[in-house]
Amino acid sequence: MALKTETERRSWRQDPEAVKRDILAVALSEFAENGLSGARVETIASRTRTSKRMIYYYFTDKLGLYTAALEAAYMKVREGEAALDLGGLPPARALARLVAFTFDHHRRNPDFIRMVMIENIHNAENLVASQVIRDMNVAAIDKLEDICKRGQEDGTFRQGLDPVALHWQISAASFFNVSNRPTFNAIFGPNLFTGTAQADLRRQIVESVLAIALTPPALTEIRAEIAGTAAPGLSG
Amino acid sequence: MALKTETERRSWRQDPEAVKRDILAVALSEFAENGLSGARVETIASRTRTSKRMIYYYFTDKLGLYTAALEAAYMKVREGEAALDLGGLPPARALARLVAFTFDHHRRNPDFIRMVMIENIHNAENLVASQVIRDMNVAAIDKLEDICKRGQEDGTFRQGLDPVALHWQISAASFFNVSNRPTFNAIFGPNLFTGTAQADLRRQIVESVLAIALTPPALTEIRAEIAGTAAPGLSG
DNA sequence: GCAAAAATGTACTGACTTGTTCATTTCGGG
DNA sequence: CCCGAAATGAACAAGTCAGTACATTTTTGC
Repeated sequence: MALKTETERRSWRQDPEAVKRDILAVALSEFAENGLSGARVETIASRTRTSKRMIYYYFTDKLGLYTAALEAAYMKVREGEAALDLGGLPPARALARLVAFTFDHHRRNPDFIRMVMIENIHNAENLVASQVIRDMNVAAIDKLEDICKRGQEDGTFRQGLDPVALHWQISAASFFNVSNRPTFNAIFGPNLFTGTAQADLRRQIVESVLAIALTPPALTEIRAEIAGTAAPGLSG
Repeated sequence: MALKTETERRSWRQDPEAVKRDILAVALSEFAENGLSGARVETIASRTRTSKRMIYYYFTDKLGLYTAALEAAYMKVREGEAALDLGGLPPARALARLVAFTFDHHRRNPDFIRMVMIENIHNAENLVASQVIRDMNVAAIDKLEDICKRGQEDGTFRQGLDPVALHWQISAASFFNVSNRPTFNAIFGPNLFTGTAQADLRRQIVESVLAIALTPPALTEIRAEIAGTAAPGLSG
């Protein structure tokens, strides 16, 4: 029975997997809120259904727990991203949708953003160790690469586009919008983060990215397409 | 003698001001590197020319020291920004220059960026308290507001521009370029951060911001202007 | 020069925090 | 139903770290 280990491990004990998941979920939220050195193992433990003992039993270290939480954060967003289907869309449409989606997705996952912020403060030392995370992000680029290739083939995208640079642009705006909200808010007030202003911002970002990727004629075309379903000539 | 306090305070003791400055400089670099909870007061003390005792004497708290360091970071970048003169430039030129400058300036001041990152992790709690910092940033907006106004008056800028939103765009790219370099680097390699790729990135950001702010005709005009000193027709 | 205030050095403390030890329970397989 | 391994609970050990007490020196105003 090749599936023995698989099946029996599931009904193994009184659900150690659930215990691990419980710990991880709490750890993620706690690390995201307080940072690596700011988080307290005892606090995490107290918020789980188990004890501190179990944290060390399953994750050996505070750092081990942190790394696991970081991976968990990446996995969670990846699941969300999987829901996005760009298959049938023409390249320009697909790109527009990807940008808008990323913007919204980041907004919906502040814990993930904060984990990445924290990881950057630590010079990505723990991220380097995780192959899981690296694979994940390469997948994101593959998606973009596919769009670029299709766009260049049908002539709507400029030549010489760098998918990574494009990803950088998309990420910068979407990430910053969440990561720097507190300071921006404190200094300039919350106006930029209300529903309507956020919608404007998103539109602007989509526009900017399209302007970078598309050839001028393709750009004017999709602008018209997005503005309404009407063709450009019909509205004037 | 009205200047008595001023003059004599300078030669007051064996230079307590210098001690404060020494502590602050070390604290800034240490907090920027390790974060608020990650930094150790003893480590900071050991890197100064004085003792831990003095830190508490002058700054009362670890948090007091952190806040002072945060303000110091803002002041330092503000000095750098003061060097930028946009007075005589026409609006489009001024905006282009402001964007390019911000990009470079952030790149040159990673400690400042890291302090802002850290402050965001802490939900800007300590920034709210500091009037100094808020005034500083309002000044930055004033600069942009002036450019916008001039641009709208001479017809090169679109109507209804929000200087704060523009500032957001400029900041997002320039900030992200420094703040998220570690993770980006770890995942996609260092290609985007070499001299030439960074120059490309900067050009792209300038372009994007101009595309947001300028009217289409003004945009094509300044593009030609930037591409070379030659007029558009001459190169073809 | 002298008294008062400011500045500084040394050594210490109390609280907090990570991680461990040891004993106990739960569970699967035979 | 019993044995060994996995899983867990409770108290504890060792080290770390922010902050302080106390003594001493330096400077200033007079």
